[in-house]
Amino acid sequence: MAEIKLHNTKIRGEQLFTPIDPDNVRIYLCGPTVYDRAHLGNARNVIMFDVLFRLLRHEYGAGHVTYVRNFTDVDDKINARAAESGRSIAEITAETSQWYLDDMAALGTLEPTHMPRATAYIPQMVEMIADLIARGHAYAAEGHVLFSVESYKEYGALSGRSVDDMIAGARVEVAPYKRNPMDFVLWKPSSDDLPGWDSPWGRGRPGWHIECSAMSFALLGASFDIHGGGNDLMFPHHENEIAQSCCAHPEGDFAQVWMHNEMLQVEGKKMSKSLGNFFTVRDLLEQGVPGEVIRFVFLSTHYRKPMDWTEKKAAEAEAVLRKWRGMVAGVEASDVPAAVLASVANDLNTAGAIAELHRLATAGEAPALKAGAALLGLLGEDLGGWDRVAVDLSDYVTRFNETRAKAMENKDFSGVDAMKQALIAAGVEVRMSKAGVELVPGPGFDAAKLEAL
RNA sequence: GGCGAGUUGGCGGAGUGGUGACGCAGCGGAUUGCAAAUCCGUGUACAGGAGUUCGAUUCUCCUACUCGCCUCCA
Repeated sequence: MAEIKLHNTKIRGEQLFTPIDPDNVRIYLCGPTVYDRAHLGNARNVIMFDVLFRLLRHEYGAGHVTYVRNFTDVDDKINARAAESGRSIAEITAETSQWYLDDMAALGTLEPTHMPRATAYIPQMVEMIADLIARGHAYAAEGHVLFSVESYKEYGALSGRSVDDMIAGARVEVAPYKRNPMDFVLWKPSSDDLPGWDSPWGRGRPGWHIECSAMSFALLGASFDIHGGGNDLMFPHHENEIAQSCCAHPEGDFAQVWMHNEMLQVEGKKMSKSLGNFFTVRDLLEQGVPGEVIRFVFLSTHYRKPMDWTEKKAAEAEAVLRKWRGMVAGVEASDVPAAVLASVANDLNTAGAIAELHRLATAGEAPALKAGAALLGLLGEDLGGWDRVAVDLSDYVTRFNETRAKAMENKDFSGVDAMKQALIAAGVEVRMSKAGVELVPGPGFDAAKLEAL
């Protein structure tokens, strides 16, 4: 059994991971709000959690880990998208959810055990909100229900802020019905043209944070092991989740470990919708960047460090994966090598694990390479195929061999060189040896350019 | 202003209180008709300052810079 160490935002440091129940290790990842394609940054924590999921399954058994990732399918961004496109909300969320699943599958991520949709948990949210009011942690005002941050003395602990400090530098709009400017919405009224559900406070819809509290409680209980997301969710989203969950269920203590990944950057800037400098996972896939390459690039940087997406990294990753795939083809995986496991168990040090894979590759230990890569979700069947171009070059091999044989006799290699140049120009790797010629379609293979031969 | 993360060689990127990974690129060699691929070998780094220590890139403090959060955002 490997010793798993994880960085816990709650204590600002690493700690040994000890599950509440080794027979049922429970983890929760904040999933997407489904109104558009997932951008590349969205993939980072999904891949991070996928590695975590694989590690925990390896250690505790595949049947002993429960992974929940929600779909937030009620949100004002979705409403806005529906209004501007004239399409129905249901249509948008269904389509976007499927896109998300397709894109994440293309990156080799395993599906979570549960993928609850917020709209299927409205009664649980209403119940939790009513409970919070009953316990004096929330109040109804003008059709809204607000969480009273003053009622929870730990508010701000995760992100290291105090309510007073936040008010001092506040940029939040202060609604007149708020008792404290930092109070946040649990429930808000819906006009007739907006989605809404009946509730004790009138027809309305949930605020942003309550869905995660309600769904994690329903599926994982009042206490569970690990909760995660991007570090931009630390405040306010996770802070508010903690407040809601801990106040509604004081018998539990919500997530034991909080894991937050750093942001992905593009040209030194965070990729974000408001900056408009984002591109989607699908964009890259359509440009021909294999999902496995995207995954490899992500895993090359530790999750708690900023990572820049660059084409150069993608090209390097592709070259490495081609080489490794060539090595492990037809090879039976061994047990996961201890050094790889130790790296991954060390706060998901995937970059360190990849370094170990390089060592194994150099040493020619293909079975271990395959097993270690599998722990990272690499070199598997699911992500394969992209490195092999389905093209029959045997005619060219024959012609090349004939031309070369003549050249060997008369010492005039001009014909061979011309042919070689043409093949290289078409993206074919030409390997000549005494035994003969091998032609391998490479990254830039272009069948059209072969026509000229 | 408050809170947090980062700063390692040409590039990417781990790790460690004491002989400075690894990958890519570069250079030299083997191989080749020439190449490619492969193999062997090889150079350069720990933002700055102070402190703790026999010794710090690694621990502590300060400074600088970069990035993020504090508003929808992973």
